[in-house]
Amino acid sequence: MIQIPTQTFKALGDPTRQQILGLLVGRELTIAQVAGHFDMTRAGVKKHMKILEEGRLITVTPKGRERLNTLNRDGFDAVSDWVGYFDQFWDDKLNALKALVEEDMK
Amino acid sequence: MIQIPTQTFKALGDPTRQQILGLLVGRELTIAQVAGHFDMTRAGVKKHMKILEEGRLITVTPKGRERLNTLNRDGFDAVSDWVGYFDQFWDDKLNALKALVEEDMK
DNA sequence: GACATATGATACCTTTTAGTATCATATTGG
DNA sequence: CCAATATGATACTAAAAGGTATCATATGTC
Repeated sequence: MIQIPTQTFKALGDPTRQQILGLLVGRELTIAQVAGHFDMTRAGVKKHMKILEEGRLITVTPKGRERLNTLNRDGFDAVSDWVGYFDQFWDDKLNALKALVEEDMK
Repeated sequence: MIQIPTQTFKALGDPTRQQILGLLVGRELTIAQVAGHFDMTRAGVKKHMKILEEGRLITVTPKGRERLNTLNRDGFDAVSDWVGYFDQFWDDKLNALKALVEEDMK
């Protein structure tokens, strides 16, 4: 069986958090910098960051009085694995359908 | 850019709905049958089914007075595409790192 | 037609969640 | 040391989500 990354999916099911991930592609930002892109208080953004971190979609690295936020591959890999499990199911179904068709053509 | 399947992720971010998807692997079930697996009213399950349908994770086929629920590949593919976009980013990062290391070895 | 069954829809309650306001803590620079 | 900055934490409010109860509608069966 496969591990279901429910917390990761939960973190992804919010447009604001999706946008935050987009901001972090290819660069590391502080919470204040992220908050600068939104019409929202820093505290509000901070909550989203916590949820993203719990979903293993970002990691936080302390650097002096700042905390640098970067994308974390773990959460993305978990989603990839999960969807891969179902990919196998689709393949099986296609194979079953194909076998049925071939059986029918005999 | 890529289309972000927020509704799909939202649908996936709930353990009950995850279980429902598991029940539907390889078979089609009515809402009543799905509800039989949970300590929950049929109306409650019905709500989850609606959210799963909105996330394009299931499709509903009327059959007489029944409605057969089956997995819908669309939502799964959307997740796959989305995670694929980030896969490309990881690859780019690895390539950049590799280039850096090789540069360093000169 | 009458009745049982499978579902849809609505109102309602309770719990989470998104967001703000506010205060406390830690670090940098003069 | 003191002030500015970057963040963490808590309490609080409003809206959304999970869930139940209840009634209405459609279909199959006798």
